[in-house]
Amino acid sequence: MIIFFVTERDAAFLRELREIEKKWQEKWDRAKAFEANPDPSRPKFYMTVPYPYTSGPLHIGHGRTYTIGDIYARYKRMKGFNVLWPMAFHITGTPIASISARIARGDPEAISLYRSYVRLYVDDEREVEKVIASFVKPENVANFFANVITRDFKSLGYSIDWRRRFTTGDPEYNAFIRWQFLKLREKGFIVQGRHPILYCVNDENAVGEDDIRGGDEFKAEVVEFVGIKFELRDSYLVAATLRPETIFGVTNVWVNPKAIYVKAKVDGETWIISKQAAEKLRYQAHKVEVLEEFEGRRLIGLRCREPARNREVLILPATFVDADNATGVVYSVPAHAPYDYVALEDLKKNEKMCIDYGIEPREVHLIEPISIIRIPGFSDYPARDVVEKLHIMSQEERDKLDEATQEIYKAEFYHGVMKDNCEPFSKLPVREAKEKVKEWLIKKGKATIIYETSPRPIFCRCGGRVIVAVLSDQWFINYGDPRWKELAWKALRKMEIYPEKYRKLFEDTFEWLALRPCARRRGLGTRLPFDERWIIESLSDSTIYMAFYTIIHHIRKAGIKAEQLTPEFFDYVFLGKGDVEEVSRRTGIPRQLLEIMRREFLYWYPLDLRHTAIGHITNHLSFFIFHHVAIFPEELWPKKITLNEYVIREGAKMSKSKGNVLPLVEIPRRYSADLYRLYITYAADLATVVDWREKYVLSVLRRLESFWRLANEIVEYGDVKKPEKLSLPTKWFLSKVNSAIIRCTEHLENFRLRDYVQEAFFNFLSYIETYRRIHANEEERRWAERYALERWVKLLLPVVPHIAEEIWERLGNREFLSLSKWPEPDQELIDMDIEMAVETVFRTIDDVREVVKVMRTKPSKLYIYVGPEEWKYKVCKLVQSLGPTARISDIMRKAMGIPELKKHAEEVSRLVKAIMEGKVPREVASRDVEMKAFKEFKDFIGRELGLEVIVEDATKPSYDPKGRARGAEPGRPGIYLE
RNA sequence: GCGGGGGUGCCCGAGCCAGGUCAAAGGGGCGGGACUGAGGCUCCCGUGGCGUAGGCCUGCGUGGGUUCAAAUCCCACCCCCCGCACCA
Repeated sequence: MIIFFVTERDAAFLRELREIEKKWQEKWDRAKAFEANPDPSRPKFYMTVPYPYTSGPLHIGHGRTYTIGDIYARYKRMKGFNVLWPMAFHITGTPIASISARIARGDPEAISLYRSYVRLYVDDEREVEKVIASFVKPENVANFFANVITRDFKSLGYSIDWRRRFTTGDPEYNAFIRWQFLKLREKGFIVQGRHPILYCVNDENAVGEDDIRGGDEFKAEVVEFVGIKFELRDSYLVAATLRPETIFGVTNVWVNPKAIYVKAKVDGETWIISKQAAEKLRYQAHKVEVLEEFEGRRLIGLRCREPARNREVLILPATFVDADNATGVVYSVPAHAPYDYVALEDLKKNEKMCIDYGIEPREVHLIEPISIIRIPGFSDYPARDVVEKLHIMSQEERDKLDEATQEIYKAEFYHGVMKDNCEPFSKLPVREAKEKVKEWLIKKGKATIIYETSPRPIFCRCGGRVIVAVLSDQWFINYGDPRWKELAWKALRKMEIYPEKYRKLFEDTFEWLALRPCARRRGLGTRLPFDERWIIESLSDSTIYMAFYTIIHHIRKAGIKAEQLTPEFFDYVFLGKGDVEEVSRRTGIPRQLLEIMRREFLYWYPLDLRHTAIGHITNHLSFFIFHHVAIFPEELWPKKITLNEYVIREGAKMSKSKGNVLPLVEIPRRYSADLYRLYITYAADLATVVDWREKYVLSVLRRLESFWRLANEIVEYGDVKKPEKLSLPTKWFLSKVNSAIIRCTEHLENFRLRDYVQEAFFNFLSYIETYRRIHANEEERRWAERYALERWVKLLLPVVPHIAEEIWERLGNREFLSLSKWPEPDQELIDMDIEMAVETVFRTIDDVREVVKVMRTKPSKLYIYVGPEEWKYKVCKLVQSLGPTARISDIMRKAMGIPELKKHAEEVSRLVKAIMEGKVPREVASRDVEMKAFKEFKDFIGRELGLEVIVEDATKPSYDPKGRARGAEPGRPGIYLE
């Protein structure tokens, strides 16, 4: 499955890399290098990345997020911060419980999938089977994957403090979550109410996506119908609709003559609905008692009374009516519903059928569609328009009818307006009328909400039918509480978000966030403290757990029992509430330890950074902010969120069904941790999807190999004495090295990791390669390269920590590079004049190439006229100093104020224009440096171009047959070829 | 549909917020050259079109507009991707 073609040399390098990686991981581990403890003498930096869910192996997409986190953690550490980066595991919710149940049940699909997962980590087949057998217990699934993911993270070189590891199923964590929910309830943010859910009648329980047969291929949804009550003698015939506003256009009611209907007592009223509907309604918080059963045909020909206008309408037969859908009764709006229109036409054409059912054909013919919605682009009868357009001949043409229904539904919903016959809803857009008519009918007692699944039918993996049930006592978190929202907004406004463009999504989420069910009746997790039947749902139990990391290692070390972790305990440690003596006495936890925990919490909090994938914005990250502001005082609110996009592979989304998921565990085995880290950061910036392409990965590997070779070569030099005098190329190189340090630091400070990697690795590599090309003096070069390498490995440590540590060690260092200081630039070695002069040399070489290309004859000599008169340089500096927005007129005015320039007014104006047009570079070196650069680079230029080079002073050329010296400008010397 | 993001050269991907130095960084691919016994390694050069001197023309989804100047700002349109709640 891995297609990674490498040469023997690449393979050897990869093997070497992997060995180096293992070596350093073990060293870091042994030295507990990344365990962080409070240290008031140092600034702290507390960051987290969400704990992974342990239902299976992670893939390279997850790895991207954690790698980015690690790069930043490592950078901050080198910048002198006391960095805490902990990790834990999430086991809450239904998926793990569900997979465990499936394995216990012997579901072959689940077993084979998990076998393949386990095989990623376990070689021995017998061992694999043992592990699978253990999976009948959900906690074994969770523990297995928590353990292997821990190993994965270590083998990618993540600098995590592992002492603080826990899972959300641990009793200590449960205690923490219960405390949190008590707090939320105290504040009035928890409410109870009715809520529809997907429900398996066999398991008698709620089902999630992974419990549904085929649930990964389609999206199961709850659809809300409005059941409208048509009076039929002493009962109501309840017709279900998705479009209650069309009640004004009803002409008749349809029932399926062959289906079984019942008369039933429902909440004290007598309803006529399909037999299946009566069954389902029992689950929707209705009291249902079936009185009698009968065939649908018994209803046909009867008349009932619609509730909007009190008109009498006929009950007619239709085969398209599905007794298993909602109530099994539908009302007919032939003007606007294609099914109704076609069914009515069918019946009009079939007098015999009418007679069979005891209906006067004349009466059917008298039924005319009633137009109630005006919509541009359609006639009064949109249903007829579409039916004719699609040439639908009968109600049996379901596909076409569905398409037609869709088309009209959309058009009317978004563009339709209620006509005058719909008082009091006339002139309302359909979109609004729909809701208002529904409310109106419900208020009159003539309608009720009925839920149905979509698609239908849906089955549970256990085989049972999945229907919609209504829970009447569902617990919700009320994010809509205005007091709460106000605080959350305040936190959001103060928070840094990078990339900033995602802020809008947070704002929109905050806008619509309202009631959210927060507990379920099944799955793993923490029981609601005030209603033990419920288990707190997984997104609701992972909002402020960053606080828990700050103390869990103390709890474990001191052997404190979960029972001791009472609400008073958390109140004291996290909120500073209560008397410590009292808390100590009641919990049995020593006072001193309580104080240590309180101090440690306050040392790390607030959270400085949360990094994760953008998918979390609309739920987890928003809840994270909400819960923080609900529980903690403002000074402990989180400060910054950073986000990254996903990873695809060879241009395609990774998915189980495609079988193209690249598990994270394969990375350190088949590639290399450093290679992965480098590629995943370099391939795209945070806001862009990364494409894992073998070919590109390979090219990055080759660059890494170049670095490795080069670095080892430099290591071999040993200590080199600093030369007395530095040549220009070396000065250029040292300037580049030091300005690169500044650029890397800036990029990292701004979280531009791709730019950082580009500069620290790729550009740096090319500086050194270029330096080698332009330089000749061996001793001096060696010294400069070693100087560079000592800084370079530091710049590289965050992204490729293993190889950087290795080189660092080979350079003779004993301490961990990971714990060393980020390099400071040697400001005095930065010389922009020299950088620009060398830039000019390279640009000139390019120019010469271009000229040679268009020449007919092959030249052998190149004359370069460098350094026009001094005043021209003054003009360039002037333009540069005025900035990129300056206008020509302003520049000229300024220039004319300088006597030396005023003398050359006309030429100055020409030069300024040339600069503005980009023909002369804006940023140039001084005349002196430029001159020196060309003299010193003369041989290099000659070698590059294969020409004899003569460098002349542009102000006094000794040979200039074409007068090119006069055309020389700063940063753009004149050239002449012959 | 609603909400969000995006369309850049053969491909990937920077630039766009803060308009000019952008024919547009960096990779990849392709072509040429060097090295080599050989190379699938490494290095150099080229890669929109035209051009006997560093230039000109076209060009950053499409069509308009603002500006001395637009890949970058504004408007309209077309296309693609993501989220829409009990799945973590």
